Amino acid sequence: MTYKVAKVIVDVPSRETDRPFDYLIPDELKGWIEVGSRVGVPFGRRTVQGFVLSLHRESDMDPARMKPIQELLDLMPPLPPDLVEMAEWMSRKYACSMISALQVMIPAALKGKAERYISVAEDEGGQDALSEADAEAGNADSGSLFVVPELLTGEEEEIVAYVKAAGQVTMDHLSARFADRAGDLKGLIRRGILAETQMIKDKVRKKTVKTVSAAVSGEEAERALASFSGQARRQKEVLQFLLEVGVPLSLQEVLSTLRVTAGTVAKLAEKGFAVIEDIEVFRDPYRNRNFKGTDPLERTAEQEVVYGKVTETLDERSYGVFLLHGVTGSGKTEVYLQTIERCISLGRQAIVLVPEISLTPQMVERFKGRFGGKVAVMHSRLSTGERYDEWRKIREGRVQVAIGARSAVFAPFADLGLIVMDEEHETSYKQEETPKYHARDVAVYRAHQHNAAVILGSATPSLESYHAARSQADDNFAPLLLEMKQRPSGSHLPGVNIVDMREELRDGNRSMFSRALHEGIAARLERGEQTVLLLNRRGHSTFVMCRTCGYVAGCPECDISLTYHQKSNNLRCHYCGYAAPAPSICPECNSEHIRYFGTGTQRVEGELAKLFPGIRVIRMDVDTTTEKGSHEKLLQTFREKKGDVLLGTQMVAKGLDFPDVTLVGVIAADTALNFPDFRSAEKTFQLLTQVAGRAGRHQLPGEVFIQTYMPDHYSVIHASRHDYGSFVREELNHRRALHYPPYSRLILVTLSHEKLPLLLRMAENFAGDLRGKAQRLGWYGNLDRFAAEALDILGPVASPIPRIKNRYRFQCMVKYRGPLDAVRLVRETAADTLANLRDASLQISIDVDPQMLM
DNA sequence: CGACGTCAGTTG
DNA sequence: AACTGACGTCGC
Repeated sequence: MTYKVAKVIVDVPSRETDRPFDYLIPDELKGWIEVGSRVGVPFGRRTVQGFVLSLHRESDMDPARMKPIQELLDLMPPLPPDLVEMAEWMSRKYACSMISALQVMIPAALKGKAERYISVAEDEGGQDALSEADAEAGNADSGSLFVVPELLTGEEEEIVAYVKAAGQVTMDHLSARFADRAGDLKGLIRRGILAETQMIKDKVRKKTVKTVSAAVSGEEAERALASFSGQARRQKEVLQFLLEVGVPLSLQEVLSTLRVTAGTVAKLAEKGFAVIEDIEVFRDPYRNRNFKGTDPLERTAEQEVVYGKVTETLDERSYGVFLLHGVTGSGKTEVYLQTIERCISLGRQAIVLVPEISLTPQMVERFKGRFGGKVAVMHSRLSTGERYDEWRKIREGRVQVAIGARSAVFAPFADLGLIVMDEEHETSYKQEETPKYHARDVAVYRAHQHNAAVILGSATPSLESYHAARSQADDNFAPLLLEMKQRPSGSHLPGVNIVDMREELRDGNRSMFSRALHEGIAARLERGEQTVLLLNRRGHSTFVMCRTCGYVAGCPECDISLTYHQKSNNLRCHYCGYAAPAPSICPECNSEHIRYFGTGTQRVEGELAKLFPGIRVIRMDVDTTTEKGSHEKLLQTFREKKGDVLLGTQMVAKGLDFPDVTLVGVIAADTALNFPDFRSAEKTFQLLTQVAGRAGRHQLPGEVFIQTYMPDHYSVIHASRHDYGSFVREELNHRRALHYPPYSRLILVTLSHEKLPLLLRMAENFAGDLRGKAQRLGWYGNLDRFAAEALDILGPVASPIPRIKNRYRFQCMVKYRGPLDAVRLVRETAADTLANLRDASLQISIDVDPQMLM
């Protein structure tokens, strides 16, 4: 049981250091260091943060060459062993480093960096050295350990005196204070006169609050009270109050209720009648809110079936994945709530994943209302400290339910029973930065580890999940398909009308509103009902164009047009952050006819104002929702019926539920269809289905108009009929014919470099290598043949955004099917390419199962 | 001959 | 990533 060696993954992001390093466990830390511990270790001549992968009795390595772990950073390891194990799986599956996989699992607050501290070295050694002949040599190398204080220059002495007075100072402070004498400072450290120690410092500290409580009780308390004579009346009052309350109170509270000063309480503490302590508190982002409790609703027949299947798995403690296909309004959330309730009652914990955009206060309220203080909420808008505290509630077992976006899938529960993933088709579940994981895959893996259940819920399941459920081909991911087709409210799905905008144009209507939609809005205004207008803006940007010469303002570092921001009246690149003031005349031809093709929503808003004077429009887009809480505020305003029309992009389509909305209009349904992405039909179908579900969810019947230039497109037609089944059948046929997922898997490899010709050659080399290796393995071949195993490599071709931050980009697409370890092949080939080229400026990014082909 | 810049190699 | 040590170039 006595481990001497720990294998540690160090926080150094490089290919060379992406492996465990062995460290000795010092005696005083034995028993404290565990798998998943966060430690500070000496690495080279620095101290870095690291995570313990495993513990061992001995190492293959010479013990003399091993360094000891320097410090343990948390009493409880931030990562339980199952997550450490999963990090290894993630690094294999997504071709990422171990450290990036580990780091994504814990809050940012725990990404510590070494701080350098300087103090005056103990001088006993120096005194001894006086007698040694070496000191005389005085050359910087051999005399580096011991130097006679008298040999210091005046400038050096000043620095030493400064440090001595301070005791210990950070290197940052010191080098700022003596900025002009960096050389002297460095010399003093090198010669050992000033000593350096490094310690890992966290970004955020645990928050504490001063509390007071009585230190005496019973008879002792009586005596204490009696001891107060005429004086110190205030102290007596405080003590009386503390005794009455009986529990520790925050100092602030005592001061304000009794109107006494801190000095009074301090005196009381001095006498030993009270204690003042720092007590750790959790920052609670929802502290000022009261959540009304809710009770479970009675289950409908359909809900009963789903509930039964899931709870059976929970009761048996077995692994199971369920794909819950339920139409909008079928009560999926209620099923989540009730299955979670069962999970908790079995003493286990649950994770609820929702897309970032639908993690609205209403959503949180539903869970807090049912489970109260048992819920931790992980929201991207929380501060680093708040997020850290919510995370600690989970890690310390103070809550049983975690609700949050993508990264909440890593919630470190001890006995996980259920993971719910709402809107499972959402692309935001795929992280676009390294590690490029998909929360669905991670959820399924974790459920497997814990013998837990997974519910993937959606009105429009992803083709990947649906196909997996239908074919039952994969042992690990073959969800059981469960369906809910009824709305418990008894309301019907709204009638959907497709409006052919080409016909409108032929009939002389050049407005962006069809006659039908125009009439619809007018009728709603008259009846006091509400309208939601969706502008499909995918691929549509707010660019600036000169109408005289056609000039489009583009980013000088990225090959992409700049977006116009009305608020600051400037142009910004949303890839690199470049910003420039918006021009009033065209920089190319000096024409004044340079126009901002506003967000689209702005134009629609303008047109609405023209057509319906006095109409109250609430616009939701990037311009109006950047501020914290503004999203919520706008929705609240609409809910209170202070607006007639809610106009916006994708964000108006998600999970909103307004009783008086009886009309939904989609301004341009087909902009996404022209997107160069094999998923564009699927995305369009999902969006249209979702937004159509917004209308008439309550007593009032709803109506939907979809305006399009492609009225015959199958995604538009099937969405208008609320017919998921037919859409999927047709779409799957396309996917099969073109060998796209779910009939093959993809790996997108993007190479980038500042120099285009070099990049081109390297990309060709890389693709050639990859083909060669695949051929030798017997994998390479045409996917059109019926082989169970096949792999194809497309490219290299310029990426859809050919330059970002002054780096050119080329990409290769690997398409494969069958149980090939294609990720490993790609990863190794990329490593070879980088090792052979020795060109540090080449970057190769690997995206396994990409969602965005950019 | 020393100061500075570049590059490859190492981190337990 | 950060740092070291080796080598190469440049300027006096």
